[in-house]
Amino acid sequence: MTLFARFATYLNTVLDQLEQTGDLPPGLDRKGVTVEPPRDPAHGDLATNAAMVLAKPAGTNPRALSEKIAERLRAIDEVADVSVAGPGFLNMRLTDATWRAELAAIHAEGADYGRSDQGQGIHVNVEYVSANPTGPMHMGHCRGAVVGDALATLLEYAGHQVTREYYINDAGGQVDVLARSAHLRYREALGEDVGAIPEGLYPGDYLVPVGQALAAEYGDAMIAAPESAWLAPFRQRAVAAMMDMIRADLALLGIHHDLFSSEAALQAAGKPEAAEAWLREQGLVYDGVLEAPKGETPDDWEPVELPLFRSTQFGDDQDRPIKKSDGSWTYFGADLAYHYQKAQAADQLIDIWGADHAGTVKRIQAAVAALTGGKTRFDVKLVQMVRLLRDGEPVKMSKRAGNFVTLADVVEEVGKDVVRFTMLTRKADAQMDFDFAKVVEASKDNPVFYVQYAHARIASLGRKAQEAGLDLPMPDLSRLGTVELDLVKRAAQFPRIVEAAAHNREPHRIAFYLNDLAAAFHGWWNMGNDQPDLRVILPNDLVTTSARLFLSQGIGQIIRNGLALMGVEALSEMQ
RNA sequence: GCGCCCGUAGCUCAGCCGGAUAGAGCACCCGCCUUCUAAGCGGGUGGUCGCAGGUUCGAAUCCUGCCGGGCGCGCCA
Repeated sequence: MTLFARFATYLNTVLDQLEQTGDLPPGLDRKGVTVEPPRDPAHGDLATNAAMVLAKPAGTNPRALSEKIAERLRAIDEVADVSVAGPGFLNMRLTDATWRAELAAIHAEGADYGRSDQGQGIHVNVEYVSANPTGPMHMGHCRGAVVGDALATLLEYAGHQVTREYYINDAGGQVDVLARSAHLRYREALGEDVGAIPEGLYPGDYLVPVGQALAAEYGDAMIAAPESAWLAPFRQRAVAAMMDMIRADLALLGIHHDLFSSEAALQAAGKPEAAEAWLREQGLVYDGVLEAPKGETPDDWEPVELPLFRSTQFGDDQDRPIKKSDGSWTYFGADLAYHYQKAQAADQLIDIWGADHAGTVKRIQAAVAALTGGKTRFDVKLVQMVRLLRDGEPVKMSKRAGNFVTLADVVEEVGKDVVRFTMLTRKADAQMDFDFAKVVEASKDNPVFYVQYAHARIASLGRKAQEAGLDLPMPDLSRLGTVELDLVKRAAQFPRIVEAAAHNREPHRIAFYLNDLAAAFHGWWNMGNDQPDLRVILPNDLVTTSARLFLSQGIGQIIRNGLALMGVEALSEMQ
């Protein structure tokens, strides 16, 4: 149990006692009652709004009630002082012993300090990346990949059971284009001069080896054969090759999915038909004609009767077709069945999408609400685009010209950990710049560096102590003064940050917290510049040295735990 | 025309389930540091939280309406 949960329990006990003595009427709703650190540390270590929330329903005034609560809180061993402030806040200051014990807990729990059971084993499916299997991963995919992966790790740490899933869009028109592009490379591999890659096909030379493999497998049998003979097998093989490439790219970022689901397999299994039949029974799919699109009406627009999903009933502004006029499934039609499949295997769903898909959020949420009777929580997290900057200038990318910046290139240039950390230094729905120079800059402006540097400093302290051959006694934490305990208090926030980040599905909060913690540590360290007696290693005072090393290592532990959630390795030294 | 996201200091951004004088970094100003624990340190100036209502004991946070910016809006994926 975290320190904060413990005090929430204490407060509940106090409120129970006040009910027994008749100071509070029984059965008051305590939902709005919180126990948390006040924003301003000068107000104390913990504050509760209990008196303000409960005074009105209890028919008393906040000040009177707060005095009664304060009296009983003061009786708690771990509480040093309670004061009533402002409109009725109860501010608690905890004893130094409580904070020293918390530092000991950080050491005792190690990598598990911060782990939470708030998820109660709920099974969450996080679907992320799901890039089309038509080429290597490029930087456009990167942020969603990192955010999704970090979120999955975070949810696990916060007590959820997590499935990391990748949806392979291997049934649409773009994989046919891929197959045709592969066929061209196949002919090329057999010696034909294919010239420039025609418009409309994928030009990237990553398809060259695919063509070679196809040549090895089929010989020249498919050169003159009609498309109908080779399209399906070529598509299947090309997609498999692309997925191998994508998996390898993801591995460079340390990302590994538990489950790869194929849209083609889903369709082959008849899942969309099953979903359609069920929805028709519910009156949620009907045959109808769409209105012409608003704004610019395309020249080739003509009204056609299609099976439509009644997404307007769930807040969408238009009903959406699930099949095309040629009878094949729309992306949405298949996606709807896919989400139904996911919802059957998990309690909650999360999709990580690029912001360019924002327009389709409502319809899929409507579909999931319809298919699960509104029982399955389903969040779509939109991840904004990243602008790449080199020398202060935006890097131009053109998919058509095939000169997009690949994820592999960027990872090679700046490293996995820099990419991952940087992607988490903004909340997901805010645009971000990725400046090749700035992300590797060794300065305090760069959180990637600043946090790692704090960890490296801590590691170097351990090495220094060892090199000096100091015979250190068991740490006596009473040697830690106010300044040091402030650092402990900050470190002790970690479990709260984890729970808040998981609850809000916002992994970036971990990055911001670590930057704050690192700043506090650097500040403490720097005090040793002016006042040598505040340094960690004091050869003439091994008792204090031992206590301060213990503190430093506790901070190091928190940094490691936080970085682990982000999928970033902690460095022991800066090179 | 409609939908989604965003609007917090000059700039880039935090702000936890509504909480007490709204925070950080950069920039700017003033000191310090010239060797110690390299990749500096301390302090300061700076904000009608886009605007207007509403809910509440209490709003940057929730609701409504405007204004401004970005993205999206066929049976594409």
